[in-house]
Amino acid sequence: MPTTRTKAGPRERARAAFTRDILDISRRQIAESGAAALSMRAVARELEVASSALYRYFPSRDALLTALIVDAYAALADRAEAAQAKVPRDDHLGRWRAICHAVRDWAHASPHEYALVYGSPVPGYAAPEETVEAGTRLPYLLLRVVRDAWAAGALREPGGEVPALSARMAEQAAHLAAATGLEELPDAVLVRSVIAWTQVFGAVSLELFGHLKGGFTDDAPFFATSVDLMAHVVGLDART
Amino acid sequence: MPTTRTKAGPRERARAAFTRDILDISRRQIAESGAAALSMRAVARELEVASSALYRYFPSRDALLTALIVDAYAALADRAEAAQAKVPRDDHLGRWRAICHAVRDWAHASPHEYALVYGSPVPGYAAPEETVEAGTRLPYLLLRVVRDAWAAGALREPGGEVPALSARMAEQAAHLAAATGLEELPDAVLVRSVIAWTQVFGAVSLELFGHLKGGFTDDAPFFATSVDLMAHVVGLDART
DNA sequence: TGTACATCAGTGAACGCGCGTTCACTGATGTAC
DNA sequence: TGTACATCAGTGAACGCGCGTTCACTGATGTAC
Repeated sequence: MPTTRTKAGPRERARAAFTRDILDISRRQIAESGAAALSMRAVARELEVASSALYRYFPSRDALLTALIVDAYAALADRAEAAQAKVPRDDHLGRWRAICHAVRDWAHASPHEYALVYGSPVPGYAAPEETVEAGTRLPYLLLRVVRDAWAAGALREPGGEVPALSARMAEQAAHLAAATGLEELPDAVLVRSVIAWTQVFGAVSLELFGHLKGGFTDDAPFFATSVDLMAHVVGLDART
Repeated sequence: MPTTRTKAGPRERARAAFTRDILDISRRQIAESGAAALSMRAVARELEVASSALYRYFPSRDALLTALIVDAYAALADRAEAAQAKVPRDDHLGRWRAICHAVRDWAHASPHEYALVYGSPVPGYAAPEETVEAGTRLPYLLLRVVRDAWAAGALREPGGEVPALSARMAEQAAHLAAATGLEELPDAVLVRSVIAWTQVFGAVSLELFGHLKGGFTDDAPFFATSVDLMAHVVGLDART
């Protein structure tokens, strides 16, 4: 007598399957020609469906883009988490490395998806809050490694030589620490962790978008070197 | 009797002026709607000219884009050079800072032009060699500061704690040093300078493309902190 | 269990738009004798 | 200095294309009694 809401009926299953198909084909098209070229009509064509049919699933192209962006963030974070999970929890440097290299690997595997989220915004598309939230998972992964290392006493203390934080910077760092539940971390460590995060994405973006061409002949060792250097700057290389 | 090639005739002057107009309006349109939306027809419309007229000046949209990219690189490098010139030559940290902040300032002043050169590639556009070359001026500015500091003995020696370069990395660093005429620089310093360069662009790109939103409430002090930290990592804060 | 009705999925034609590029052309500006 | 010719700038119409989104519609799938 109660309507079976628990087990999805065939209609709901069909709907879910078609939604997945749309996303898969969109991803494939983005992988081929980039996000700006994504078009409802092209997706419909490949699905052998009238273009108007897509509007039963996504109310507009922007909505489709949003779903793709959120998915891309999730895929990246999943990958980084999986890579990290292969390393012992107390090997903090190892976890840091695993996450950073996962970012680069994923970017190489899906360059257009990387560009979709970390490149210049798609013209005419206004990112809703939703996507901003989805993007926070990855930096939090990195911050958690640093937090764990700090909690385990495995982090070098902020060195005395390093320039001290300005008052304004320290104040903002305290804010961020409170907002993320990382109050125990020294401000300087938190700030340096975020700086390291920006370096990772700078290296990956510059490489992917062709700005490292004139530099080293192979970008992999350079990236590895930069990851280790930034880990050192954060204080992560003090072995347990 | 010799044709006046030195002084440009009125026709050549008109041609140069119109070319400049096309570029200016293109830049304005890019500033408003981004590079992907740049269209020959829209530019022609604003110039009150038949769209076919533009083809006397640029053989294709791609050619126009290339010119804009080269100009953007030049504008950025000019600005960085000018900023650097205001600082005494032997104030190496000051020069480093001036260049880095010039990058961020320019990016904020012309976000779409920044995206044009450092964001994801414009769909359907294949960057010719020309543009790659134009992009090298800025990193060389930074490397020259480090070289000068080193030559003046004002650079901290690579610290002992810092992870040593892998063999593969050292080899490639030597290559790059030779190619850029910076053989005197220690490999480790060169590599760390390039890493610092990637950090600058990572910070600017993430900020500009909205990925720092959840972090600090004001991005300026954070950027300043990161510039100083990376300068320290390179060894630039040993006062003269 | 069977029937009447409501919901939903997908269709196909249409609206209105903008794009890059080509081409034969008309005048105006420069050049050579 | 004046004339004949070549070069160049800009026109406007056209080709062929793709796009996002709407809307009235036909069937099929589900729901309530």
